[in-house]
Amino acid sequence: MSQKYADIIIDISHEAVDRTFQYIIPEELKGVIEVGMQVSVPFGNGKRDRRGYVINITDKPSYDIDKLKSISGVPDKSLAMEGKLIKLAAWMKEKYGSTMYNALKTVMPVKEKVRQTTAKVVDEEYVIEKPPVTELSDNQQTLIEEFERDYCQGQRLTYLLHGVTGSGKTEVYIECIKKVIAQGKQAIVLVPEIALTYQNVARFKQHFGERVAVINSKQSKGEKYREFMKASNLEVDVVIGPRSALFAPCRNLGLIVIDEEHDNAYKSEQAPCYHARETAIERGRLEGASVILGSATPTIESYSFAKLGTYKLWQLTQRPGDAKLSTVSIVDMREELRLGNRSIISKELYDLITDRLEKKEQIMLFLNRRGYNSFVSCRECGEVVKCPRCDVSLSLHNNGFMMCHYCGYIERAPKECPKCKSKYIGGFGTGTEKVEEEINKLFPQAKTLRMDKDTTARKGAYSKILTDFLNHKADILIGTQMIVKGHDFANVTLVGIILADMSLFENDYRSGEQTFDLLTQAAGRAGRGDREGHVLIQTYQPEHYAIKAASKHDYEGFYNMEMDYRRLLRFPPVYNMMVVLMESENQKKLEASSKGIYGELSTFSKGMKTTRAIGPSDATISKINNVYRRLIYIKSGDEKELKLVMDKIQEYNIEGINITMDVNPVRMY
DNA sequence: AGCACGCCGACT
DNA sequence: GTCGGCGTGCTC
Repeated sequence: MSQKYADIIIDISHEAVDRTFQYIIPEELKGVIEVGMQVSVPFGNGKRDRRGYVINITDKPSYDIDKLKSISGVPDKSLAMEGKLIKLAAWMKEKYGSTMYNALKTVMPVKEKVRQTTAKVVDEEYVIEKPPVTELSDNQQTLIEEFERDYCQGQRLTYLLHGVTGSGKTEVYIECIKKVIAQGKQAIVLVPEIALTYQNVARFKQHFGERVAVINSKQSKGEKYREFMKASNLEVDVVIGPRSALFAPCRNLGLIVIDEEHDNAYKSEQAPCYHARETAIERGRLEGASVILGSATPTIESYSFAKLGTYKLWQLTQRPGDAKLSTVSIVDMREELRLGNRSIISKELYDLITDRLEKKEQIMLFLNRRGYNSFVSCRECGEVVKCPRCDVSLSLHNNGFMMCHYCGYIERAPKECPKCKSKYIGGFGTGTEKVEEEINKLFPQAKTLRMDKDTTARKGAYSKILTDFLNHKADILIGTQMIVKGHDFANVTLVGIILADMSLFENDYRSGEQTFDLLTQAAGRAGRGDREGHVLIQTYQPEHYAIKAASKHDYEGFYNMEMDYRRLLRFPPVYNMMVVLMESENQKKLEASSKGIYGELSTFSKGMKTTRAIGPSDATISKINNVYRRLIYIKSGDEKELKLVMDKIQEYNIEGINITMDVNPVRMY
């Protein structure tokens, strides 16, 4: 056997060393080293060995052979990775502007010892009565047959399944997966973490038995590894899990399903800030797999691709059986105020709650803000009490403490204004705690449950609250976002949205889309049983197109309005928008550097046709945990131009300043 | 990222 | 004379 050489990426996340280095594979490691393995190697003058990934093995050295060092060993955590996943990592590096090492790290399974643990994969106490097995509708049947036809003809496509809540998207996924398994292939199903409940997993196990691997974030690395290995060893046909399950090392991948494709959790928050949808499509392309995206409220981006014909558009318009879409009414809270009602509960909502309580039906009240009051301010001088570490106001909770929802800082609410010593200082705005208090006051006979980050912090609390509500131990469930995501309660016939205003999502260009999604999802919670549901939306902007369209269940109308707006202002998906986040503890230095960087990027992009730098400006939250944050936006109509700017940004290496990039972000910075 | 090499100020 | 500052540049 001739001498072999390995191209290796070193574990240093820095532009200057983010390339391969070649090493000799020593005699004793021949036959052990494989592409994709983690190895340890001597590097530079460092005393300790460094980790690296083998990304290629060759017979001929491509560097001065006398300067080559040898691989020193293989740590026991090492594991061979599919060559295809390396290609996927390379694509992620290019697309999202990270280092190759970080891209490899997100894609690579890490071998860990499997600890014996009593932790359940899902909270099994969250038991629900079985969804009766229903026949597939003609509509569902048509889609499944179309998929089978395409698949058997060797067509690997991306499908966008647009189906209203309760229209039976999951049945379509399951039947399509069966078709793929019949061809000897495997499937990956991505679901938002919050939907990874016992009932949903049970539904898959009902069809695929033990040949399902389940990934979730509560698992130890060892458990996750064990599940991943089942995919690699072909012990399972289906892998189900959140975002990271996309990298399950399936050897025979045939289909990737992304349920609730609009969910923001599909975007990674750390570099590479990849989007699981885009990355799934790329993995599908590399490995010859089809992709099914499903949502009741597809992202503007996916829907526009479907309209262009890039994705196949599938519509499921009917709820099976007699289930009807709920009635939606809008209450103008300005009018309510004019009529002298200063409560957070409108007259109409009050009447509807009274009616449902009499009928022994259940109610969900949704508000996008936890806490009691949103901020504490002085009526004399206008002072707002802020977190000393973050640039946000503190939220007042009814235990008399103020809390920072960004860093967890807690402080006792002041009796007098810290600035002007006035006694007229108090809480403004509304949070879930205050809604609960108000409801208890107005309906003392009703039992309430509250579900938000504060009440679900304890392990198991989340499923306990849901189970209690399901078993009708409470009449009214009050909560934040988390109550609207995919839980079915047959006895809920009223959903009240306490405040549906755009401002809840701040000034993000996606605020209209976020609001529409949330209202539609919330509306889908009402009337899942045989009784018709009612959704009541309270708002100060009843004329806003997102609210109007949601109330009419009019996705298409919303899409057209929203797309016009995105076109006009050149927001995604029309243009790419990248955030360059610059962070530092040194405010002065950050200010100067961000100006400098902006100047350079501005000059750099001057010759480009469609690319512009905007900024620099303070981030919306200009300080978190004493780290200052500034932003530059890059808008570009051309991926190649954007790539050039990204490469330029990667070259920056300013001491004390951390720079991160996020292409088409889904969150506020 | 580390670590070494390199070329100018205040120390035994 | 030489110890040591951290600017610049390389790492298979």
